Amino acid sequence: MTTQYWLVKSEPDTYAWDTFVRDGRTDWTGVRNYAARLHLKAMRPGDEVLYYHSNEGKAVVGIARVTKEAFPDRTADEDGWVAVELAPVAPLKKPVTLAAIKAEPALKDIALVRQGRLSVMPLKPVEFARIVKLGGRANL
DNA sequence: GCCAACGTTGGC
DNA sequence: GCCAACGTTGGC
Repeated sequence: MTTQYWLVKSEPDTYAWDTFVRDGRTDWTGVRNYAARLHLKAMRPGDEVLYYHSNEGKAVVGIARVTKEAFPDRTADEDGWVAVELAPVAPLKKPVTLAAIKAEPALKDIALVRQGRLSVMPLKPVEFARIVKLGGRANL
C-alpha cells in the first residue's frame, strides 16, 4: 500500500495545531459531510495529512499522520459517521497561507481552492510535497 | 425526482 | 458582519 496524502481543516478556535501537538494524538471526529466521510474511510495508517487552520490563519501549519483507520464517531447522533486517529509529525517553519497556495499554478486545482467547504480532501503526492516545500519542514 | 428554501462553512 | 458556494431538506 503506497502512502496517500490528505488535507484536513480545523478552526484554531476549536482545535488548534498547538493543542494537537500537546495532546500527541487525537480522534478526528465531527465530520458530517458525505464527501468528507468518503475520504476519512479511505485513509490508512501511515498516510500523511496536512493540517490547515481555517477562518483564523487560513494557512497550512503542520504535518500529521494517520495512526488509526476509520472507526465509528461516537460524538455523532446518528450511526454511520466515522473518525480516524491522527498524530502530529512536524510543524511547518512558515505557515503556507491560502493566498500563497492560490498563487501557485501547480496548486490551482486542489479542493482547498476549488471546493471551499470541503473539510477533508485528498492531495496528489506532488501537491503535498509542494506545500511542504513552500513552508519548510521543521521539527516537533 | 425536481427544485426552492434553508443552513452551514469559510473567505473576505 | 456579510455573503457566496454548496450541501441538505422537504413540499409537491
